[in-house]
Amino acid sequence: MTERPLRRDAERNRQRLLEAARELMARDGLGVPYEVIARAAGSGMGTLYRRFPQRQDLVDTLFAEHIEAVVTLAHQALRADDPWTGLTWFMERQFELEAGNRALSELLRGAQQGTDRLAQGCARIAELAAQLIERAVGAGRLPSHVTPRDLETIHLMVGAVMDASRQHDPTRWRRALAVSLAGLRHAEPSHPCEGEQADAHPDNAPASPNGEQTPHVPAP
Amino acid sequence: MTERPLRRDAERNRQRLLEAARELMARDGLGVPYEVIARAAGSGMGTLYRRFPQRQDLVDTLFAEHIEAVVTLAHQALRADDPWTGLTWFMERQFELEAGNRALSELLRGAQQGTDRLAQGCARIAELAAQLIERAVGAGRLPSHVTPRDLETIHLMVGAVMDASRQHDPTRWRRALAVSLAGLRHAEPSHPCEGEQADAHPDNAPASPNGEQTPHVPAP
DNA sequence: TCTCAAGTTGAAAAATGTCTCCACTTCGCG
DNA sequence: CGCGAAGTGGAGACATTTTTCAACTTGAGA
Repeated sequence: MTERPLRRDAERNRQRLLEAARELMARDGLGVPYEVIARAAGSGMGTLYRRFPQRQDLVDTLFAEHIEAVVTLAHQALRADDPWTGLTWFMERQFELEAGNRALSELLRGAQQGTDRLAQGCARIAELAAQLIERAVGAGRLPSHVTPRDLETIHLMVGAVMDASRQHDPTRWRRALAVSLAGLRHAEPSHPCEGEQADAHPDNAPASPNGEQTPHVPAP
Repeated sequence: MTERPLRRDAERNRQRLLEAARELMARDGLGVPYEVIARAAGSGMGTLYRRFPQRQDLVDTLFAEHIEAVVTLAHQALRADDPWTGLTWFMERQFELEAGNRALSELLRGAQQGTDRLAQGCARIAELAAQLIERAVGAGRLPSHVTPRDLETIHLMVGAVMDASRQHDPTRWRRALAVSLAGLRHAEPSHPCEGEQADAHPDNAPASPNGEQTPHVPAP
């Protein structure tokens, strides 16, 4: 049970592997091939597999403290004087971290690459984020139909923009976040009852933007 | 130059291949393995490769008219009495189509799988969408800082939600669209000058949601 | 210094998907 | 019919990434 410490050279190799994985995953995401990581660390694949038999093990070791940092962020945000400021501050800080680390971004958006420890961290973040929302709703800074699920949705949305523009325009996500947060404050409540039946049947939708039912495609 | 028509059996096989590809790509996206498509059509891979040497050729044949349908949608939307209604109507119809067809969704979000013909179609859509925005801005139905690029951004955002929830909750994208459109009308203008310097340096960001610079992480 | 458990390595197998090739089948014209 | 061009199928070469393994190397305790 009590694991004896690694031999000194082995420990050194392990650190090199972690360092290489940290950099490569920050740049290219969780999926970097084991072979690439091992080469970058100057080791063989076998060594990497010996230390981290599952990619989960590697990811868990690397990102536990990143996730913890986001948890801390959320705690700080909950102590903000103004609930709305706390919420927006949290979102901005969180996305800034994600913008600098593609792997972290993938993890926080639910890529199931981590172990229980990371999953628990993400769950704690989700819980705290839900409190941030409820606090803002309670203070009248958000309409009452806004739910924690909306925050997950925004996370998906802004994350997608980040992915699409990380190379070309690495600050574009800020606009996406601004639009999303403004939308949260001003969105109409959703109509789950009406919506439910119409959603699956686009045929029910008006065929023209002026409301009258016109033929689908005018002859060319 | 003038291609002679296919032998009758060959033409039949070609149609079967197209039909299989249509269904599989609608469900699973543009990346369906050639082997899977061929099997589903009751043919061999060789036949599929003979008819469509590049995946582009297949995609182009399959989706030209889908893209054209979206172009038509945009034209109709431009004829709407109210510019804002035209814009929202267009977005909803477009996403309804995408919700029912994963491959179309990938194409419209810029997956470079199609040939020139499809790319031109997408360009026309982008152009018309830009006109929809400009028309709404001109009529005072959108703030003047809203640009066609914001529409692309929303496309990415709603598309990401669709991808994440196609299985579990296929109507969730509607909420994402509602929030995004509301955000468009109510977002603050972005601050490119200020923003530029702060973006790359999260260290400039307030360390606490109340503004004062507090130590990064309180000792545990 | 000697020894051997711990550690390392890269070749090879397994899995997945793309693309080619050629022996075989079949249509349809004469 | 019977023939030849058109068409077919799927095994196999190639590429990518994961995973294992047996031969080889080395740190460090006696």
